[in-house]
Amino acid sequence: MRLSDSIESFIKTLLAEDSSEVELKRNELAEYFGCAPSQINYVLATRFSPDHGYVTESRRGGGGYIRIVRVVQSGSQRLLYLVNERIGDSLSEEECIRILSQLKEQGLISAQEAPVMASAVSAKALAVPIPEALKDAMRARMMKSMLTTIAARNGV
Amino acid sequence: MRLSDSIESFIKTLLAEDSSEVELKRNELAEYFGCAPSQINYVLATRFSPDHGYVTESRRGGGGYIRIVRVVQSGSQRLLYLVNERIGDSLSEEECIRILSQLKEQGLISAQEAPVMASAVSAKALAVPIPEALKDAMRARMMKSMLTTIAARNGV
DNA sequence: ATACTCTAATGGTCAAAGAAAGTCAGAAAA
DNA sequence: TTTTCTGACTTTCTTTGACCATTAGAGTAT
Repeated sequence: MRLSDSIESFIKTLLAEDSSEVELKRNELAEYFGCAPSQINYVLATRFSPDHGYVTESRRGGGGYIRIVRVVQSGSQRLLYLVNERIGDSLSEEECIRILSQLKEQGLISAQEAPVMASAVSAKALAVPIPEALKDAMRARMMKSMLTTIAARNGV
Repeated sequence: MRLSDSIESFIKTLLAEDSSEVELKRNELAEYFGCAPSQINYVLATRFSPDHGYVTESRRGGGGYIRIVRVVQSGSQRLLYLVNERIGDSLSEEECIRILSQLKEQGLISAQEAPVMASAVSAKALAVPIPEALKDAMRARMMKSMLTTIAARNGV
């Protein structure tokens, strides 16, 4: 795996845990990954730009830091973020359910839609004799497809 | 946490308790924080300047002291202070941004206005072949003009 | 008592050192 | 060729220390 990608996913893990904001030390992070500090700037520039839905602030000097904030998005933007960033190639039924219930809570999908979508990716619906791994891959694709449709319906 | 930040929040705690005014001994405070006395001056200069809404008076010699007073101003008064006292004949883009972000934080301009104003004075907006010094002069005039407009809209 | 001087106790200034982060051109890798 | 990575150099913010300025009060001379 490319170094930049490792750093990117490391930061995204932090962002997933710690709400939508992380603060980190450029030098520490560089040391952790055994790379040049400026590598961190490269990752920020290529993966955490406003185009990617993030803003960064930083401070130099003693006690300096870099703060990365995931930008507040419209509902559709958030759906597309999930499609493009959060959902990878594979999702378990449990993960699907968790995502759907979050979305329902946030009002991004309706109380009618949520259970429909959940049933689409349920083990029951996918009860055909293929490996589990394939089912999870299908679930990811189904979720992306459904969410993209909803985002488009609501306009970006 | 940065030493300066610790001292800043210590003083702000005192200010919150004791009305809007504190009196302290530079040397005692420095001793308490185990730092050079001049560090206190640094904190005053960078966090308790008139720009930040404070004025300080002090006295040397036996029984000397430093008094910090939080200035109460209406929003419009503060804007006019900026126009008449703080903003001179010239402002860099960075200074503009700093001022605007402070004003946004203080609720004197809205989160919608701030980026609009920032973009007006941005290097991108002013990308014409004239000397930098002239652009900075324009920025100062633009900022004064915009802030005066907002102050007038909100009433003094 | 008054005025003057000396001194200890304060606070102020500024330049230099230290501690991060940013930039950018070019090397390396894909 | 494009993307990734590095290193030298730059900029910004913090902290310190040496030296300067001011003040109250004690001591002293008139």
